[in-house]
Amino acid sequence: MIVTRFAPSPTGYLHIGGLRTALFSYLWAKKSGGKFLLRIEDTDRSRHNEDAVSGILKAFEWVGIKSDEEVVYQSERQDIYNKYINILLQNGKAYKCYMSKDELEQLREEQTTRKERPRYDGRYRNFTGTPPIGVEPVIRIKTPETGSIIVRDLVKGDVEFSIEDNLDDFVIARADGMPTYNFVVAIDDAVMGVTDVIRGDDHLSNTPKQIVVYEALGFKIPKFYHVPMIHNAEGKKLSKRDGATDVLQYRELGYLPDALLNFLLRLGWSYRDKELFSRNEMLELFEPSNINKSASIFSIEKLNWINGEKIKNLSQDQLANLSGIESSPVIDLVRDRCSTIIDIKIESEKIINQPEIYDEQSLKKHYRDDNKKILNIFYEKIKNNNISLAEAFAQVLETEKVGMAKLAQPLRIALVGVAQSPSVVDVINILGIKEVIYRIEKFFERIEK
RNA sequence: GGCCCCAUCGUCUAGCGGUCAGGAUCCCAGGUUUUCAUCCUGGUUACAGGGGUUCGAGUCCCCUUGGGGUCACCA
Repeated sequence: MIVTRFAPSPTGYLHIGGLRTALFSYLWAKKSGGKFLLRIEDTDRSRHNEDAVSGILKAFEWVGIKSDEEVVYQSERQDIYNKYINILLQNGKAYKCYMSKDELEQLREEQTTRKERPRYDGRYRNFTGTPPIGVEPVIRIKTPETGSIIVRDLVKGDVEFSIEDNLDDFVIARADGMPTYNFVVAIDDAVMGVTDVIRGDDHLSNTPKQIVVYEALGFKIPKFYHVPMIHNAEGKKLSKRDGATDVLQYRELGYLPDALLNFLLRLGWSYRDKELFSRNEMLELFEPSNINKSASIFSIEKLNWINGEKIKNLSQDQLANLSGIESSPVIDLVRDRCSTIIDIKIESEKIINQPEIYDEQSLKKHYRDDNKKILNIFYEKIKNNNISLAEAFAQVLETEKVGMAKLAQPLRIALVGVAQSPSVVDVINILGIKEVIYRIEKFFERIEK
């Protein structure tokens, strides 16, 4: 059984890039009946931020991804970490290091001036004397001294890290006893039974350290998939400056979870020429072997298109619900020209509500003397005669010998305030003759002032 | 700077030695629609550069260049 996990650190909201790795992890586990787990990485107590945690969970709820087990909090697992630290201490695979922070810093400086790579020199690795007084030791793990560690990554291929160039006896527990990141990640993944680790490739260079921990404890090494980053238009890491990176912002902007997920799925992954995926198709077709090796740039254009496509699949009631307006045929009239839920709302309300103001540009272009005259003839016709709107429309065009635009455009402005809306015939039919008369009267009234 | 990763249209990508280098998006043009952000049709645009290997290279190897990531008692 495949077990995957997503392990955010609760420093803020759920990031769009995080959602993508979570999605990959989720799909990969669920497609084969496995488990997807959620773990909050808060070993650093100052990072334990309740608001951030609930924000992250809320985001997952919105997109419909949920953990198959209770959410794991690292801050509650101190006992587990201690247990493994003690095991390592007892079997001599880890040791107490009494080097002070100052000493360490000094060592690093010296190494740097010698143009060496700053690394711990292993001075307490085989220490048997009496420890210095007044120094709370950290716990360091014994890393192999020579050779290299190969990360068998299923996205990038085998990546070799020479110990000489990359590793030292790194700290697994701080002086205050709190374990460090690379240690707890390995412990948790092993203890939680995670078989496949899918994460951002910014973690690739951490992986050898985690492998050191796995091997020291005799844990089975999981499969690793390091997925490339998502960049902004400048090719840099996505940051707040780049607009919406918080998953929940996309809800405010009128995007559907299905669209966001579909978009993210196709960023760094592909299935031949297929662009649109239903939830079931995602599950069926996702394979990590199709994950790309190179970073991709986040660009909103395709998301807009996908969102528009997904909107086409929703019912009138669903759209009404999402956009917070009353369900009515207006929605169906308007939906094809909308790419977000916000558009649905705006376009619908344009028709539902009587216009308060009339768009300058539209007036300038479509409300000249002859238009005025034509609109007025139309108005008189429907006001005094017992005639259908469609008939009145046709008659005016016929008797005045004008193209439809001459009547339709000013009429549209009178009805919805601008020269852009669905077919004016559809609009008048939906509004009904009384409302049409009323809106034209209002229009004349206001415009002549 | 050391180490590591990456490199096909503007963007997302297909391609796994022999293709007119395909699709999507964006953009542009034409058509339909009285308007239009819809719809239909068509179009422009790419293998970073240089060496190899091979009968043949976007595909394999090397170098250069460019970009990114990472180097903590942060995660």
